[in-house]
Amino acid sequence: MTPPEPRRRVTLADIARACGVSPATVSLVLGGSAAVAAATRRRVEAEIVRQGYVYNRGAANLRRKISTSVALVVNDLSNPFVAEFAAGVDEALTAVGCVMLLGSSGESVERQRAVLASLVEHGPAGVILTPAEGTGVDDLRPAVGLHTPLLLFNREVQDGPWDYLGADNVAGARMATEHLLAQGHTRIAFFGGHRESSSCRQRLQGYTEALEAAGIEPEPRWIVECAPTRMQAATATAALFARDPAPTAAVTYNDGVAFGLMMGLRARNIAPGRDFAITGFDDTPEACAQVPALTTLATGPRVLGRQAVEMVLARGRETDAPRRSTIAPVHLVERDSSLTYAQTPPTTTRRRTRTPPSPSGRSDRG
Amino acid sequence: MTPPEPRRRVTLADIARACGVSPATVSLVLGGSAAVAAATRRRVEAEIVRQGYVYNRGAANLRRKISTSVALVVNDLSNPFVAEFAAGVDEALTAVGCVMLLGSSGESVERQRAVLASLVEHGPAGVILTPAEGTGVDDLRPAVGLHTPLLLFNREVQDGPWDYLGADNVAGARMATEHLLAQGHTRIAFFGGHRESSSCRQRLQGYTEALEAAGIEPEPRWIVECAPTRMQAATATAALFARDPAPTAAVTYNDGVAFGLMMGLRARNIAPGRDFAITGFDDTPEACAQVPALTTLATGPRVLGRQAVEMVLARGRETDAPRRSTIAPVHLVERDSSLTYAQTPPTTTRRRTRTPPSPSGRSDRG
DNA sequence: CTGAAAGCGCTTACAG
DNA sequence: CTGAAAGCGCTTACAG
Repeated sequence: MTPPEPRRRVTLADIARACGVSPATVSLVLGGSAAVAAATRRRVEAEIVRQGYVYNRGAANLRRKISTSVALVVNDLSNPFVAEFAAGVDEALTAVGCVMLLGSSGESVERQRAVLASLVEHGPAGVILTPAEGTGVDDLRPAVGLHTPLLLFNREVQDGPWDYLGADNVAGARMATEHLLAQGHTRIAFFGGHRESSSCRQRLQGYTEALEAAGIEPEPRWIVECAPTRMQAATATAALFARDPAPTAAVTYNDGVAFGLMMGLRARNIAPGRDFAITGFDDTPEACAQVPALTTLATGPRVLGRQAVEMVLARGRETDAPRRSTIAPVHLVERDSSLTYAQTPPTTTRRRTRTPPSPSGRSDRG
Repeated sequence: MTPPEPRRRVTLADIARACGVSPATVSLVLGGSAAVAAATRRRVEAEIVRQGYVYNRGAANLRRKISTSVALVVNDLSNPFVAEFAAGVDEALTAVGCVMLLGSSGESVERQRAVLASLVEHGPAGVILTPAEGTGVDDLRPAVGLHTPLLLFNREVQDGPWDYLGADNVAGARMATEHLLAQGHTRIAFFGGHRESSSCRQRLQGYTEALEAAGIEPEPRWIVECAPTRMQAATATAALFARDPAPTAAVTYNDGVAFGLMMGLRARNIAPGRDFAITGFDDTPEACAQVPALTTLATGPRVLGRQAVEMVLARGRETDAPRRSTIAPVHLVERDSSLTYAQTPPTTTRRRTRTPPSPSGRSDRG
C-alpha cells in the first residue's frame, strides 16, 4: 500500500511494472482486447485505479497517426447565435469521442490568422471557422496548411476552395420582406450589418428580390449599414429618419441589430410593433422575451453545429471529393414586432403562429 | 519544383532531408536558436514554406513533457455570463500561447464526468470548471485525476480541495436588497435559482442578511426556487402571488430569471419597474436593452476569465501551495427596473447612475 | 556550427 | 495468452 509517487505522472509502463506484465499487455487491456486473460485484466485494471493512471491520448494519437480533436474558431463567442452553434458542435464531437479546440478571432483577421496557426499545430482532424469580417483566401490558406480540412460556417470567403455551411439567408430575408409586404407595408428598409460579410450580402439580396417581385424599387437611402451590435444599431437608427418619407418597417440583419433598432425607435418616441414593424434574424432566446416579441427567422444553430461536425469529418475521410456547399433552410417565426396596427389592413389574410400573449394588450392603448 | 506529397503529412525529417541537414538542425531553426548559420537557417525556412510544413506541437510537448493547453468545462455555453467568461479565458490563453479545450456538461453530472475524463486524457496544464448543479467531490476527483490542477469557477463544491474563483455573491445580493429597501420596499422576495448551487445559496444569504439588518424577518413563502432559465421563471411567477399580501419587489438569482419574471408579471398585468421592482445579477448585455432596463450586479465575467487562467496556471507551478479561494468584487448598476414609482418615496435620496434614457418616458403615463 | 543518439508514452504486427 | 522491438514526430544534452 505504498502511496503513488506525487510529482511524476504515472505511465502505462508504471502499471506494467507493478503488475509484472509488459506494456503491450497493459495497452491491450486499455483497448479492451479480448485476447487478455481475465485474471490479468483484473490485476491491471485494479492497478490502474490504485495508481490513478490517466491515459495519454496525445502519445497514442502520435503513434496511431490519428486525431481526436476538432478546432472551432469563432468570430465572437458572445453572439448567442454563435454560442448555440458551438454548443451543437460540442454535442456532436462528444458523441464521436472527439474533443473541441476553441479559439476566437474577435472579428480581427490578424488574430484569426494567429489562432488558426496555433490550433492547427495541435493537429485537429478538421477546422470549423466562422470567418472574421473581411477574411480573404490569403488569410486562411497559409494559416490552415494543406492537410487540415476546413469548413466555413455562416460567412463565405471569396474564391476559397473550402466547404461551406450556412443558413439560407436569401430565402430568409425574402420571407421577412414578403411578410412585411403582406402586412401592407411598402416603405421597407434594410437595416444593419456590413456588406463585407457574405451573410449580409445574401440577406440584402433576398430583401431586394422580394421588393422587386412586388414591383417596388428598393430605395438606397433605406439601406443602412452598421456594425452588427445593439449599440451601433441604436445609433444608426437616425439614418432611417433623415429625410421624408421615412420607412414604416425594416428587415434587419439580425436579432441584435433589431433590438438596437427598437431602442433607437423608442428614443424617438416611435413604438416598435405599433408605429413601426421589425423583423430580425436568428431567433435568439431574447427574441421572444422582448416586448413586443420579435418576428424573426429561426436558423437552428444547434443543429447546424452538429451538421458542421459531420461535414468537416467527412471531408477528412475523402480529400478528393468536390467542394460542398450546404444551405440549411430557415423558417419565419411570426411575433408581435412585425404587426403594425396603424397600417392599412393587409390584402392577404393575417396569419398568426401565436395568439397575443397577455390580457394587458396594446388594445387598451390604441 | 516537385510538388509536395499530397496525402502524408510533412514532417521535420522531410525538411531536413530536403535541405541536407539533420533533424536536429531543423529543430533548432524552429526554436529560433542563434547557434544556426544564417545561410542554413534561410535554406531551412524556405523549404518549410515550400513544403507547407506544419509543426506537430503534440509530438514536441510529449518529448518536452510540457502542456500548451488548458481545459474549460462549462455548465451551459448559451448562458451569456458563461460565454463572456469563456471569451476572457480565451484571451488570456492566447496571450500565453496556450490553446483551449472546451467541453460542456449541459448541467448534467454524468456528462460532466465523461467530458472531464476525456479532456484530461489530452493532458491540459489545468482544468477550469463551472460545476454542474449537484456536483460532489466524488464526481470530480476520479475524473480529473491526481495531477491536473483544477479550478472551480462560480460554484463551490462541498469539501473539495480545489481552488475557487467566484464573484462576491453575498455582497452582491446584499447590495441589491439594500437598494430595494432604500426605495421604500419592505415586502421583498428572493426569486429563482436552486439551492443546490452554491452561488444561489450565497445570494440568498446576502438577501437574508440585508433584510435582518433592516429588522425585517424573511418570509419563507417569498423565497421561490426555480431552474435558472427564462421560461421556468415566467412560470414560477405565480408562486409570488399565491397569497396576500404579495411582495412588491424581488431580488432575483440572475438576469435570465429576472427577464422571465418580467414576462410573468406582464402576463398578470403588473408593470415591472412601475408596479413591481426587480433586480438581476450578472449585468448581461440584455439587461440594459430591456424596457425597463434592469438594475443588476456587474460581475465582469471577462476579467474573471483572465483571472481564472492565471490561477489555474499558478496552481500548476506550485502544487504544494495552500488552497486559494478568490472572491471578486461586484458592483450595483442601477437602472429603471428597480424604481417603482407607486411606492412611498424612499427615505434616502435616490441615486441614479444614468439619467433616464429617452424623451418618451414613463412620465407621460403616470 | 552541425550531427548521432536516446527518449517522451504509447501501439502494433510478429513471434512464441 | 504474452513479450520484444520498432516507431509516431519531435528535442536535447553531448561530441566533434
